[in-house]
Amino acid sequence: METLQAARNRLNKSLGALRGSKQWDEAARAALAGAAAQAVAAGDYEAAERWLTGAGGPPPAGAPANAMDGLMDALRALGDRVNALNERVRAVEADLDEHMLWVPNLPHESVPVADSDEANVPWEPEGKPRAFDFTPLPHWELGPALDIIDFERGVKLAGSRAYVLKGWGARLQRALINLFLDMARARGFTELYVPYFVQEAMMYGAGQFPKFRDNVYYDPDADVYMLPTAEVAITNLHRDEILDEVQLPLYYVAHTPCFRREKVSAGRDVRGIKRVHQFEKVELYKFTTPETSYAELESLVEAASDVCRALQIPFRRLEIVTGDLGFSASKKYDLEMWAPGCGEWLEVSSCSNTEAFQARRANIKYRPQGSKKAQFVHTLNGSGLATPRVIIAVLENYQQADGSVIIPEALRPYLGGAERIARTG
RNA sequence: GGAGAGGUAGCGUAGUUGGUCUAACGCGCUCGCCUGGAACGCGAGUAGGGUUCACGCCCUCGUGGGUUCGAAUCCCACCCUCUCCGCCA
Repeated sequence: METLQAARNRLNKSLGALRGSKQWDEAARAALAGAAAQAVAAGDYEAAERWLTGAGGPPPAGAPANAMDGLMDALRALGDRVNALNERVRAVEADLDEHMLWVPNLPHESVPVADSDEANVPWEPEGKPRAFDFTPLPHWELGPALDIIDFERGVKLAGSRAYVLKGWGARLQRALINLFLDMARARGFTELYVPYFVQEAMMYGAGQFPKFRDNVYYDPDADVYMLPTAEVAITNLHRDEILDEVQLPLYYVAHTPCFRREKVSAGRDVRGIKRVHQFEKVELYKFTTPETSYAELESLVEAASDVCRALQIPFRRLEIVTGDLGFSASKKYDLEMWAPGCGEWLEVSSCSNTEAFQARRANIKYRPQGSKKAQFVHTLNGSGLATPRVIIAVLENYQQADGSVIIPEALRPYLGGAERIARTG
């Protein structure tokens, strides 16, 4: 059984062989071509093939002089049919692909079924919320009072939801980033420095596009998109590659700024630096085999939890239900730190197993040992952690009655051993 | 940004008057012979992906279009790399 396209390809090739053949003179070639043209017209491509290769017997007599042209016409008609059919296949597949890009990932069977984020399942918090003998202030009061967060000048520079960290505020953020990176490195994550902008295909590969196109910043001149998260860059690091199973799992960590337009939530979380257009995040990322990805998810959440423990800030794990999974995740846990000033749990980390969802889009495979067939890897991502909200948690949890803030012990090595942030001038 | 040279299988390269290119050769790799064991040498094999129970078929010579019965090869656009110049932290 041979496809029409295969017949076309074969006949074109055989025509080339015939025209270059020294076995026949011109009249004989014309005669063979004429016979082949008739066979093509009759739909008997195997017979046509035999004429062209000379396997069909000697050239028949009485071929018209323009038989070669006739054969070319016949092959052109055949090619037109093939192209028309291929065009229909392409159109259907393109349409299918376009629709498939809008289909979110399937939840893992262990994910609780519910339609609202209100049903997310909180685990028992770790660390006791501190008992205050005064009323703890929210960070949007603490920051300006300490002269370490400047909202007004941030807005002057860049508009709504922009902010400036100053003095201890900026240093505190830098210390947090270094702590996060060092803890990840200690767990075997390889540190990466990646571009902060990527090409459009990478956005599709990580599952940001097409659905979240409105949420990213775009430079139309350079045709590049600013990272909404390092996850986009790291996912595509091994795009179009086939890894060896012995290489897996791969652990990566990268610190990048994250740029988000946040158009959809213009009215929410307007006070302070909880939801901003630009923030710093240390991203943990894993490429694993399908067999190990759920165990790797647990250790990923543990890696992020360890950072919370190191800072000695009360936190809890939140098991995300089906209705709040988002677009790419099969299973997701959030980590939330308690913020006594604003009186809420703040999401500081989100750890997901996307299974093969991103790998399929970015074409990332691995070859199982002893197997010839490559298959998709599983990818996992998790914040470890994101700074603005951790800054909030540090300030609000460690604030003192006199308005100063004790520096968590884990951060002191990164701040010249300083123990306290106080208003200096 | 300007000028020039390039992009071919894991790597290096050949292939431009369009057709038997189903892409040659070298290295590397795999297997075998040889060896006490190795190296050397000799012989055989070896691009990837998709699809199929399988035979097979399809796609890929940077990417996308075009011309043609037929494109690694011809035409157009774009991307990237190298050398030189310009600019620059």
